[in-house]
Amino acid sequence: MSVLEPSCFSCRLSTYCFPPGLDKDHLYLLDSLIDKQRLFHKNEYVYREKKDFTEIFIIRTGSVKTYNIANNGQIAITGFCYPGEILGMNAIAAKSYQENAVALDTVSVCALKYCEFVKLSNQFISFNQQLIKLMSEKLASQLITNHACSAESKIALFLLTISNKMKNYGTSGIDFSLSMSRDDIAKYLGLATETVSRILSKFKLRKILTCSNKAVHLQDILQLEILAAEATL
Amino acid sequence: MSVLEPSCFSCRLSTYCFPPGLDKDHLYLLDSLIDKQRLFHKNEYVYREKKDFTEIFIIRTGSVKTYNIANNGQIAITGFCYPGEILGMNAIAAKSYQENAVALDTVSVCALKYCEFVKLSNQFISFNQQLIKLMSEKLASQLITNHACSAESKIALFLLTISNKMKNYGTSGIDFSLSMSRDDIAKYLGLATETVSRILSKFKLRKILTCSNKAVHLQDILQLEILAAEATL
DNA sequence: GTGACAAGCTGATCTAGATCAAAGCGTCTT
DNA sequence: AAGACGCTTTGATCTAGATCAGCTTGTCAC
Repeated sequence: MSVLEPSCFSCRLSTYCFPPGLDKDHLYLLDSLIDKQRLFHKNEYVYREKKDFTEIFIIRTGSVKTYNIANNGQIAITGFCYPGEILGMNAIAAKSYQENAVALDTVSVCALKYCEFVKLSNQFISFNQQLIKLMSEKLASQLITNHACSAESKIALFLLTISNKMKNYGTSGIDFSLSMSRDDIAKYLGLATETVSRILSKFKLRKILTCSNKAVHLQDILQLEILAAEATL
Repeated sequence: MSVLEPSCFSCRLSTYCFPPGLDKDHLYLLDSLIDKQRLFHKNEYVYREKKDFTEIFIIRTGSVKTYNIANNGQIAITGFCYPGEILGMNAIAAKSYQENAVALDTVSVCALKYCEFVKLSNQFISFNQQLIKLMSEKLASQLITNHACSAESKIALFLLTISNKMKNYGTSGIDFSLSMSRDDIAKYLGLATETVSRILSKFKLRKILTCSNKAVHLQDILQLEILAAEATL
């Protein structure tokens, strides 16, 4: 088994994803079903809105942004996904993907054919139970609202969220790369690109972080948390 | 069987909820499990944040608001739920409720003990399949982001969304009652209470709607849709 | 390495919507 | 029926962040 084809058993993401809900035998069945060879380069689409839903994707490395295009052509970024996160669960009911998912850097994913998954889950209850758990987690994580708070708080919370996502899969969460553009961040938080840039500069001045374009280093996480508290949820 | 204890078979909400995914025998099992007698008066809590998750609730009549309280005491309203909508699915993974749910008027709900539901779903695959479908729908409906758009667009979209929810269970969607306060709307949309009030007044002037406090009558839905398009998603 | 285009930064100005303030209504209590 | 409290509305003012504009830096193709 090559480096590019690890098993679910040795996967460093096995505390997220499906393994926690499955015993060894069942995990073996799932493992044999998953295509772990799928690679996307920057700007390639993992899937597109309205296309037939066929697969659920679990991000292994890299990051993905999801977005929708409004009638008037405006782009609304709906999320950024990191290793361990699952894409496509909101497509099950409609049987079509509900958003566009684009690689922000080199991304490797596990692809799980949903119809095959259903076949397995017809035999073994634990597959559906684990999917339900994962969907519930996702629902809980999306409680964030159009909460009124300052742009500073939004960006502080955004940075902490990314930091935590990085921590989840082994890095320190102090140094990381912002794989999305300032414009993406703006379109995600409902701000102007200039505001994002300005506030990052302000944070640099205040010694809250250092950043040179993509590379970020958090210096004063406590201060970020204080700022983010205003935005809480 | 009394008016207060209708069966899932005769329920006017049976096109949402669980019935669409279940055949007659299974629906009969589910029906026997559901407590349809649960009534809440205005300002009573259906459940509270962090309390043990025991039941999923399906709203039969009335409306419910869900909210969280931030560390700094600020209230963030996360949603308004109407008949046919399901509350508590985001609590399954954490085994505790993730938000506060309060009745906005007189509310009757169906209560489904989740541990009983799990027992049934251990025997019959279709229960979990339908739950997965319902959760997927919920995930898809929550794609809304912190999209930057005018307060007018936000409120136009909000009114249309409420209107559609009313339509779903049989009314015209033209005349309805805004059961939540202006302040609730503001805290949901991330606006000031005064702004909500002002924009509703503006809509009155422009003959888009009439409203006397709670009672709303939509006059020019097309215009609302044009305004809402800017907010799309 | 060089040119060109995209992304990012910073300054100046403008405005939508927040905030502050006060008056009008509705509804509940006694 | 009267008082009171909370919700809503409207007006005046202020400000955070959008918009506009110009410049700098980074990245990619050749």
